[in-house]
Amino acid sequence: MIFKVPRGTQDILPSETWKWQQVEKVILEACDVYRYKEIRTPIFEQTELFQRLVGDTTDIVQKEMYTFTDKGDRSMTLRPEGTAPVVRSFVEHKMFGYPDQPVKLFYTGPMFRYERQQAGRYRQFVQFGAEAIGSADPAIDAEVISLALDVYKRVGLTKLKLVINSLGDKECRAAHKEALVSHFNPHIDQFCPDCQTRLEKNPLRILDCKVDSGNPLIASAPSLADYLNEESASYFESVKSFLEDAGIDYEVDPNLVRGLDYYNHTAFEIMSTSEGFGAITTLCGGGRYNGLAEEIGGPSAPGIGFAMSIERLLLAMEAESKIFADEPTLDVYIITLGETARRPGFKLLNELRAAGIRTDLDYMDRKLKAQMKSADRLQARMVVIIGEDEVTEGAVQLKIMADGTQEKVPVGELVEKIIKNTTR
RNA sequence: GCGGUUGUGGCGAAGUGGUUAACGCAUCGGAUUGUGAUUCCGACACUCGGGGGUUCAAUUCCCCUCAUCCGCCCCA
Repeated sequence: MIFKVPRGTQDILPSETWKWQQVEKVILEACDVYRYKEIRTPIFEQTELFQRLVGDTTDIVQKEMYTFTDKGDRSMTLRPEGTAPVVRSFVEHKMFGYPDQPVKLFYTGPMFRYERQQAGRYRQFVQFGAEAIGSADPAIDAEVISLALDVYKRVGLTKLKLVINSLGDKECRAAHKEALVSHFNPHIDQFCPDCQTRLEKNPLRILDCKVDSGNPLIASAPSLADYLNEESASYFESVKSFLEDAGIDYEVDPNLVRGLDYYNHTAFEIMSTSEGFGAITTLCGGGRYNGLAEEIGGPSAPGIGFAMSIERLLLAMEAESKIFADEPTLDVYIITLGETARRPGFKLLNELRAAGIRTDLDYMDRKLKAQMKSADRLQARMVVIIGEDEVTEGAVQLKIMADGTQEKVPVGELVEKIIKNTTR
């Protein structure tokens, strides 16, 4: 084999695309109910957009971007996430001027991150995400979280855990960061090399480190919760009470830190608690990003959103043994015998299809027995048999596969008869 | 980026330094005339991820490479 899919990418074959279509259907239904409208942005953007919005110190920008230079010598990047492009579009198209605020948007599409492939992690993966931009009402935080959970609920997932935290605003984050640095700095030599670099860049991440999770200094570290100013703390309390009003269970994890710089106030993750799910359990991540629009020259437009991976959603469904209803089967399989029946059969095929009947026929020049076998394998409800006799008589044999009954039907009555059998 | 794992026909899976690379499933053909199951018979890998090397000889040994899976990092 000479060519294979690039590392970290996959072909989604017909046996799988059926599932994807069902998930996409669920997403459309849920977004419709919540009144989120679809937005489609380009698959690549100027590199600087992600550098500015996602943040220079993040793993995404530092080592995971698919960046290339185009023929006009511009640096472009395949989008690693969906929020930055949506915010760019929001500002570019002056959606802040729309009469209905906040602007509620959703998207579904491929994202790209240069990472080593693993179960549930790909270099090209599909995210469904939603963004509500323009409102700083804590109730909309709860709405956005509710939408994400609703999608999972609609596909039948139950083994889920919602974890939330407040990252506070700029002011409290700065104060907390300072406290963290002075807490860890004297003993930083007992931490892993990654954490030693984190001390400078983003000490909050030390709390999240798996290598050093047992270190008592982590447990005794100053908690962000203690540094939340009054405004941030009361915002967080409101979000929690709205979640309660929505009947949503949550767990507060003071160490929850998201990997993107733009988050503030509400941060959340939805994880699978299903057994044997592998190392990666995060299905969905999101949070509030007040001030993001200003970063690229827009007006003040506080926003909140989330993104979930469709691949992981399907993995979670697999883990919980949730499956979609069967794909639609074939209504009619047309079997022709001999050259004289070929054209009448093909003509009939087109007539049935024009009537909206799922119809197919054999293009492999097989014998009757083999064609019957194909019909059986394709789970055709009915088989229409056309041989020389039928052609001269202007009739066909119509067989109901389930009970094996068969009758001769004049061509003129066939469509009606088939429709009757299809819809019963 | 790091560590480990695996890579044989459409799928699953044996195997050995040397004449014809098991087997199962699937597929196709047949078991007398135009009918789906089962059964029976038959067909189906000039080749063992790719490249190079060692050898009289390699799918089996060595090196490189590509890919896979698992874990780390991090995330969706």
